[in-house]
Amino acid sequence: MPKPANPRFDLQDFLPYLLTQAAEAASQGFQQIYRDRYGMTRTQWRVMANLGKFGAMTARDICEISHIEKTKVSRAVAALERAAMLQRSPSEHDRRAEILSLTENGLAAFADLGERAVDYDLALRRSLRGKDFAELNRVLRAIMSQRLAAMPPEG
Amino acid sequence: MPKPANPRFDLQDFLPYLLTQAAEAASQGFQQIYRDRYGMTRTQWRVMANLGKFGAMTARDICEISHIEKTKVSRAVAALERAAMLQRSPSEHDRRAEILSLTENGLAAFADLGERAVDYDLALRRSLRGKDFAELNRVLRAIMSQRLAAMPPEG
DNA sequence: GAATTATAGTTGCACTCGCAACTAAGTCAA
DNA sequence: TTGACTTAGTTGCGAGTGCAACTATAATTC
Repeated sequence: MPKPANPRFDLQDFLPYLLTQAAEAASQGFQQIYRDRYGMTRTQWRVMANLGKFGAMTARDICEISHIEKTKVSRAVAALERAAMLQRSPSEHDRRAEILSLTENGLAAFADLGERAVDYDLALRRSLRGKDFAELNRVLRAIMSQRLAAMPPEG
Repeated sequence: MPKPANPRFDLQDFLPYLLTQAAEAASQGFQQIYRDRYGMTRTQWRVMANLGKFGAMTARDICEISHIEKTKVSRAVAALERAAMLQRSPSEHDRRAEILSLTENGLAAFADLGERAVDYDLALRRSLRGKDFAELNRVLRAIMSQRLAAMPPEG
């Protein structure tokens, strides 16, 4: 069988691949926590985290802050509501919109998961002792902020 | 509505979140390329990349190298075969296994996408000029190599 | 060498996702 | 104040995924 087809390309150095793998590895352990303890998906966790951190707001606000698709937010909100962790109240200014907020249940879950997230993040970073995290964070943020719409070779 | 629930936790500094967002942003543009040009999914692209880079091997080998679930590999292989980009031949030593390899079609697609991947990666890194990529790669690889099975707070 | 156990790979099912289409409500302009 | 357009949020549908169960072959053990 033919061996090397494209000597220039190496998946192991391909930044999207590296990032995706690193993200999966880093997320896996925490995912187990919110899944096992509360039966939540990642989207639900992220919606909860935003509501917990920033307080009540509309689904649209969550979309803007978190860059999650509105359909994902819609379903996550419905699921959190079914689980009695989130409540809706009508907006006074716009009858299309609903103000979302965490219930006591939801706040308790967020307090719990927030603590665990802090611990988890600390353990993760500690396990990578000696790395330059300030630089890492800067680079990751720079990458996140890109909207790489089929970026041309010339960047 | 209540505002701050957990002052210690900030999603914006949570490493799994940063990595996931960065990975999505970095992958999006290239995903469009293999999707629009060949109708491929990410898993199919990754299977192809491994076969293209390392030559013929079994599905099991691909699983080990790439850490993709065997069912994902199985379906990606089936899809690539349907698209005439991959062929199977029986293993001589083990009648359960099949040796997978790219067809001429598949090799051509890999050559094309490999070139584009190199360009894309270059453009992506160039757009982040001034960052320490050696350090970034080291950190990402360190994170990837972790198997963080619900890691305890003490790391 | 028959029974057990492990392995390569596939399939069924339930679930999440992305996209397009939809409903309902708000906005704007003549 | 009617009509065109925009926006908040939901739903249907096709597709990818994870997990468990399955088939077929290999390896092991008594």
